[in-house]
Amino acid sequence: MLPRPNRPTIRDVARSARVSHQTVSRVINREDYTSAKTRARVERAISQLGFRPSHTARSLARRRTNTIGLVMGDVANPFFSDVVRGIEDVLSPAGYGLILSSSRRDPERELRNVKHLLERDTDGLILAAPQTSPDELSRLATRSAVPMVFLNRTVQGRHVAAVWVDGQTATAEVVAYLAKLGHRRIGLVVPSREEDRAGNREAWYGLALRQAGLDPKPSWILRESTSLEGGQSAGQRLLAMADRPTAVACHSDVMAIGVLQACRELRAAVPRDLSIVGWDDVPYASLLRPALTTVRVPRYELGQASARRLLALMTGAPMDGSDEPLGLELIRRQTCRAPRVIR
Amino acid sequence: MLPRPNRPTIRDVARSARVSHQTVSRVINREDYTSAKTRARVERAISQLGFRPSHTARSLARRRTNTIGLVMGDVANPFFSDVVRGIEDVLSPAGYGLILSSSRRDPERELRNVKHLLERDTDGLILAAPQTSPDELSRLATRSAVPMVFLNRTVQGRHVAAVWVDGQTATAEVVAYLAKLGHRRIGLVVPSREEDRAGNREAWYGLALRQAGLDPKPSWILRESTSLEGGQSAGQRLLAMADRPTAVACHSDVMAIGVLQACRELRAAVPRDLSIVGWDDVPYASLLRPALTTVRVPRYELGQASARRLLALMTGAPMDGSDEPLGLELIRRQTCRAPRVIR
DNA sequence: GTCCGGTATGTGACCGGTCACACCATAGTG
DNA sequence: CACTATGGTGTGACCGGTCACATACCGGAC
Repeated sequence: MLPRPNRPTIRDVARSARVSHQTVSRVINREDYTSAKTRARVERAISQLGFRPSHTARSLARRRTNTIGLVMGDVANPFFSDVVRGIEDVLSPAGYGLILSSSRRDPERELRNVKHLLERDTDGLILAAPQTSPDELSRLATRSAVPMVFLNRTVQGRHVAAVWVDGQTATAEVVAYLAKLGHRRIGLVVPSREEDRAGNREAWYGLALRQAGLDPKPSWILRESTSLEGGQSAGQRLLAMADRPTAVACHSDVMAIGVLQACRELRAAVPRDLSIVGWDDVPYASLLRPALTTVRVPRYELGQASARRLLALMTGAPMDGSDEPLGLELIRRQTCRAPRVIR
Repeated sequence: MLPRPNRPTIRDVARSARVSHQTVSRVINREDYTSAKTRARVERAISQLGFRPSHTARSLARRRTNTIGLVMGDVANPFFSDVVRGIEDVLSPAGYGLILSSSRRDPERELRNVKHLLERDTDGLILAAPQTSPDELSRLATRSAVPMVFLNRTVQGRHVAAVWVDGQTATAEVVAYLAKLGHRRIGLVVPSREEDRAGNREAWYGLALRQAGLDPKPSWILRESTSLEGGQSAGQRLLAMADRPTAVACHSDVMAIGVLQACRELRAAVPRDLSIVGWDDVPYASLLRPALTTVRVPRYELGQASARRLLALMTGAPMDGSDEPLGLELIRRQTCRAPRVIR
């Protein structure tokens, strides 16, 4: 490693200003009880030597690093990158640095990253969409006693809070919207069982259908991988059905776009022959033609909320998981309309 | 701030294993000269107490933090988020943490962030697409003696290197491609002068046209803001021209998509009536219909390269700015074809 | 004049590791 | 048998700040 010239320390400044190192410390921390004259002398010495306090030494002495760790799936994924932006926008003005780590949605890597961040003495942790089992995380959190906030995952524990999103209400809204347009046969495109442990969406969908006075039909639930190709394949299967749905709600925008592609290939017009609803509102959903009707997930706001929650936790706020979930919004664009054949 | 229970220290382990703290240090750093017996005893004590060395204390003593700082425009921008991913994929296996900071492309904020990261004793810095003047940055770099790598910006200095992309060659390739398809009237959509200080693209375009035996025509250079709306407005102006170009090269995919929208509105068929080339290859360029022909910028690879360059710099590698630029690739999709009216 | 209280500053330990070096076995060498 | 090389371990200082406390000075009250 390259040897680096030593920066001036607090004692160098003290010598130059002819005061004790403690006085310098007082000046840089803007405490009271320093005479204007001394302070001026110290400040002159500081700028003369180009002194900057060492964050590392300060962290060791104060026993806090002013650093927050973030564990997430993958920065390049629009979901996470918007979350990161929200987190940073809250943390940075509060004087906190953000250390990143990607788990690639691999539970093992995730756990390693968490442990690594704990070693780094981060003052708090945000786990976005964690894959590790809640129990394991909860144990880790309580043992290390480092405040943690979970995104879209509820966990029990003294130093733990969660920030999440109200998927159930939004699903009901989507179904109600389609029903109001006149749809009676509404399908669902969801991830295969391996990719989605929870499977909440499916339960919400059934509930929503019944609320709208409709019956869920098992064959209208299409399970595919959560990719463009998965959506495409779901679309193909759907269009080949004899009594096919006139509308589909999709697990994600990417899958919805896959369905859209399948329609294009098989010459089915959207929304005339099939109405499609996505989920996420990815940045380009509005750029597509037809522009995608979808549910907007407040990614940026989720990031902000989790950062704020963490800051609160760190100052000793109560950590019951009783926070209100953030709302989702149905964005009506061009992929939905009344079904062609009524009845 | 919440008081946190003290973690066991190296001396606690030493006491429990009945050795000196130095021996514990030797064990955790896997140095030689420790008998198997002692090592086993120490390791037992470590796992028994759940000891993890404090990164902060280690940083202070070793005078290196194993942390790299990154200053960039905005995580949520696909360009930067892909870069971050590349950086992280190199840094993380090498044992380095990454601290993020967004400048929002504001030179002042950028400079503040750089200074803040320097205070944090980062072992190196990566500045992605910096806005601050090269001189200022160069001065900062040499004064702090912290290795730095610049993305897409060349800077002089002892501890400085740069990683960039060969825009000129790619521009030539784009123009040559269009010319080969039969286009003689090729336009350019670029940012307004305020938004683009350098204006390289325009110079390259002129050069490329002459190389292809064509004459640049000033009225075919359309300056607009770098947004969807800017592109749209450029498209409208272009389609209204009497002797309009049969093809346009755009400064970015977003602007190209704006042009595409304008064509849709004004019922000009793409690529029949107008060929369009973008720049970036944003993730959804291939999802549009027609899919966008564009120049792929190796964002992920840029991130990787800058991280590798930085690691090399930190171990004392030479820092001349003589690295090869990364290549750009023309991705042929659906927005280009031969012009309808030859001649 | 003494005592008191508040302001202003200094002293030394401490945070939790690493570093340089001293020390002590034991084995090999002349 | 003394002398040295080498493996294995311990000692205390140090990294650059902060913390707890001691101290010095000053003016006002008794």
